[in-house]
Amino acid sequence: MAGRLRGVKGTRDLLPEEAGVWAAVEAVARRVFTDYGYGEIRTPLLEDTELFVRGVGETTDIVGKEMYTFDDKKGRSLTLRPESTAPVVRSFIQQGLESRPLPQRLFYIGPHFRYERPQKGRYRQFHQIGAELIGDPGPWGDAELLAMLVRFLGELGYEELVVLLNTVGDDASRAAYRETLRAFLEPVRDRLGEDSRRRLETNPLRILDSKSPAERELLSDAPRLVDSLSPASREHFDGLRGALERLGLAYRLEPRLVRGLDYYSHGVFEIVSEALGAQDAIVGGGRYDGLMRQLGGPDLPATGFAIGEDRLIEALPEASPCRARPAAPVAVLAAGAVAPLAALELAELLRGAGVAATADLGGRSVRAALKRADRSGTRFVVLLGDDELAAGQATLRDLAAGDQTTLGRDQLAARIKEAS
RNA sequence: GUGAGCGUAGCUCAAUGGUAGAGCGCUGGACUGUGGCUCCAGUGGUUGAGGGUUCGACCCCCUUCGCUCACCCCA
Repeated sequence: MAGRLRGVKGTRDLLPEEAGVWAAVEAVARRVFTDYGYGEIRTPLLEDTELFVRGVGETTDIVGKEMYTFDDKKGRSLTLRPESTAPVVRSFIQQGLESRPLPQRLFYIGPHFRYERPQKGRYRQFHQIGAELIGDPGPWGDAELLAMLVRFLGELGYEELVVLLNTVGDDASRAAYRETLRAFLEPVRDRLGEDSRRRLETNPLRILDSKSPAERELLSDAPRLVDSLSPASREHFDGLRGALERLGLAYRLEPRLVRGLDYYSHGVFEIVSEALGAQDAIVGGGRYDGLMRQLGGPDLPATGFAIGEDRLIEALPEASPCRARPAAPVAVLAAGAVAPLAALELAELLRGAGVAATADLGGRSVRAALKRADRSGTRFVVLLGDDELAAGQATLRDLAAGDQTTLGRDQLAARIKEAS
C-alpha cells in the first residue's frame, strides 16, 4: 500500500454499488416518514459547541470526550454535530416553529461525527436517520413514533427485531431512584469497577447497563427504577405500553436500559441486532421533555429516535428490497469505421425516448467492447456499423437470448422497452 | 484514551533467514463487426515507513504509521 493520501481515520468511501443501497434505504425512510406526516429538516453539520454542551449534557461521554471540536478563524468554538436532536431543537426555537400547528413532525438524514476509536459499527463519520415529534406530551405520540419506526424497518426487510423498552421516569422519579440505587450500591462499592465507582458519583443510573459480568450479577437484585416511578410517570408508561399492545407492536421490557444522554425522560427504547458486533444498537430513542426549555425555548415536550444508518445497512437482511440492483443501461457501440460520436448521438436519442443508455467511447475492438458490456450486466447492446449507419438502422443484440435483429433507429427504443 | 491482533500486486492470499509468487481483476490476442467457456500474453510491488541484527531480512529486534477487533460509550 504505497498510497500516501488516505481518507481520514474513521471515515469511509461508499462506492456506487453500496451507495445505491444507501440511497434506496433513504428513499424508503423519506416515503414512510412522509406518510406519517413528517417533514424533512436539514440543519447544518456545524454548530456552536455550546449547543451540545447545554443540550446533550456536560457529564455525557459525547460532550466529555467524543466531540469533533475546533476553533474557526475568529476563534469561535465549533463542533461537527455528534447527534441531531439538539440541532433540531435549536432550529425549532430559532425559526419560531412553535407558531406552527403543534405537534411538529420532523425527520432528518445525514452524517454525524464523534471522535472515537473506530471499530465494527462505529465510525467517526457515521450517519443517522432520525425523527422528532415536538409539542406532544405523549404517550400516544411515542407510540406513533414507534409504529413508524417498526413499519420502516419492516419495509427494509427486517423481521426479527425486538424493541427494548424502559422508562426513566420524570425528573423527580429519577432523582428518587438515583438515591435508592446509590444506597444499594454504596455497601458493595469495592466490588464495582473503576468506571462504575466513578459513575456512582456522577450518574449512578448508567451503572445499570454495565457489561461486566460481575457487576451484572451484583445488579441482578438491585431495586428497579420502575418501582420508584411517580404516579404520573407510571401512568405515562402504562399508557405507552397499552398503546403499543393496541397497535400490535411487540416489545420487551428491559429494566436495565438507560440512555446515555442527559435529556431523556419517561419512555426510552432501543433496537439491537444480532447481526452486528459489540456495537449492536441500531436505533435508540426516547422522550426529552425538558430539552426545549433548557435550550432557551418554550416549554414543549418532545420525543424522538435516531437510527444508526451504517449499522442498519450492515445488518440489512439479504432479501431486503433495498439491495435490488437497477438494470444496467443499454450499451451503444460503434463498429467498423463508424465514429464513437455516432454512438454518442444514438445514445442521446435513446435517452430522449426514455431508455437508459451508455455510449462506448471507442478505442477498442468490438469484441472487447462487447465483453465489457456483458460484464457490466446489461442485457441489450446496440451495434452501429457502417452498413447500419448508411441505412439509418442499428443492430439490437439481446445478450441474454444471444440473438439480434437490425431495425430502424427510430424503432429501437420501443423495441427495447417491449422486450425488457 | 486503554488493550490485543494484523500490514506482501487493485482484491484474496503464498514464499525454511538465501533470486518476491499464485488466483482473481484489468488490457490485448487466438476470433479483420459479436460477449459468456477455453487457451495465450501483457499489466502489475520501494513486502506500510524508518532504523537495527546478519555474509544475506517479507521472515528476527526496536520505533513509527495504518488497519481491524474489543474496552469505555453510543447510532
